[in-house]
Amino acid sequence: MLSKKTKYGIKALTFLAKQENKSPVQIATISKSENISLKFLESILLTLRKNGFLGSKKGKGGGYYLLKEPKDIKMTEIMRVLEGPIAMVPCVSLNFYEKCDDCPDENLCAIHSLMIEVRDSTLKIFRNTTLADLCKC
Amino acid sequence: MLSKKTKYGIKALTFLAKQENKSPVQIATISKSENISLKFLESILLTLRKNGFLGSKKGKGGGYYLLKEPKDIKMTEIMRVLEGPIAMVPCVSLNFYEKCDDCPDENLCAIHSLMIEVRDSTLKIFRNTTLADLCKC
DNA sequence: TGCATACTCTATTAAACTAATAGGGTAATA
DNA sequence: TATTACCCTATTAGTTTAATAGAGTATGCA
Repeated sequence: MLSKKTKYGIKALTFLAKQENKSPVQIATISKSENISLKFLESILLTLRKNGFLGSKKGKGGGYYLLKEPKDIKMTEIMRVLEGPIAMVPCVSLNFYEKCDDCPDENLCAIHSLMIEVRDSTLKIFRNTTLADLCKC
Repeated sequence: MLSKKTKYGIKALTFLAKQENKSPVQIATISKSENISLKFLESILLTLRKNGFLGSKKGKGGGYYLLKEPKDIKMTEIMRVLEGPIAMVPCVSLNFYEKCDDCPDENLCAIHSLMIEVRDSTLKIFRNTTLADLCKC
C-alpha cells in the first residue's frame, strides 16, 4: 500500500513540474492546491530537497523548485526515496535487501521467485515512467 | 510490503499442497517445519478455513487439509483473503475500492493511471500463478 | 538596520496496524 | 472418558504512519 507520504510527494512534484516558469513555489501554495497538511508536506519536501530532487530559496519570493527536467526524473528514483523498497519482500529487493528470519534457504522458498516476478514487472513500469508522463492528464 | 500473515499463510498452503496423501496435518507440524509462531499460524489457518481454502478435522489424527487441488487455487484469491487489496492505492482497487480524501477528481490525479498500470501487471502475474506453481521449486 | 517572509529542524503525539501471546473452550476420536 | 487438536476471544508489545507544535535561521526589501 502506497503511503500518504509518497502520494503527497508525487503530487507535489507534479505540481512543480506543471509550473510554466521555474520560479520557486511556496509550500503553502502546494498545500492548499493539493489538500495536503502543510507541516506534513513541509517534511516531505525537505527530504526531496535532501535527495537532490528539489532546490529551495528562503525569504521573500522563496519556495521550492525542480532541479531537473520532469522527463529526467524516473518514478523508480522517487519511489525509492519516498516509499523505500519497490519489492514486496526485502529478500528480493535490489536496493534494500534483507534476509528473511524464517527462511533457511531463499532458493527453496516458494514465494521467492513469484515475488521476483512481481518486482520486475513493477520495476519495468516505474523505469519507463517519468515525472513528465504524470503531468499529461 | 507483504505482511508476515500473508507470507506464513502462503507457506502453510504450499506445505499442505506438497503432502503426498490428503490426510490432515497438525498446526504444530507446519509451525515447526516453517518456523512460524504456533498461535499466529493458528489464526491464519482459521481464516483460510473460513474462506474455503482449508478443511479441518478435530481430535486425534486431526489437522488441516486442502479443499481444492493446488492447480485450482489462484494467487489472486490467496492474496485478497490474507493481504487484502492488490492495488497500491484504494482508489484503483477492484475488490476494495475507496475514494481518496484529497482527490477532487480521480481522472485528474497524476498517480491514478500509473497505479492502474501497476495493478494490472501485478494482477496478470497473480492470475496466472496457482498454488501448484509455487510447489515446483 | 529592522522586519516580514518562508524554509529548516527537532521533538512530540495520536492513531492504526502488525505480530505475537495467553488461556480457556469445544468437538471428535480411540 | 480421556486425550488430542482445533476454536475463539482478549490482550499486549512493538512499530509505523500521519500529523502537529514550536522554535530557529537565512533571505530580501524598505
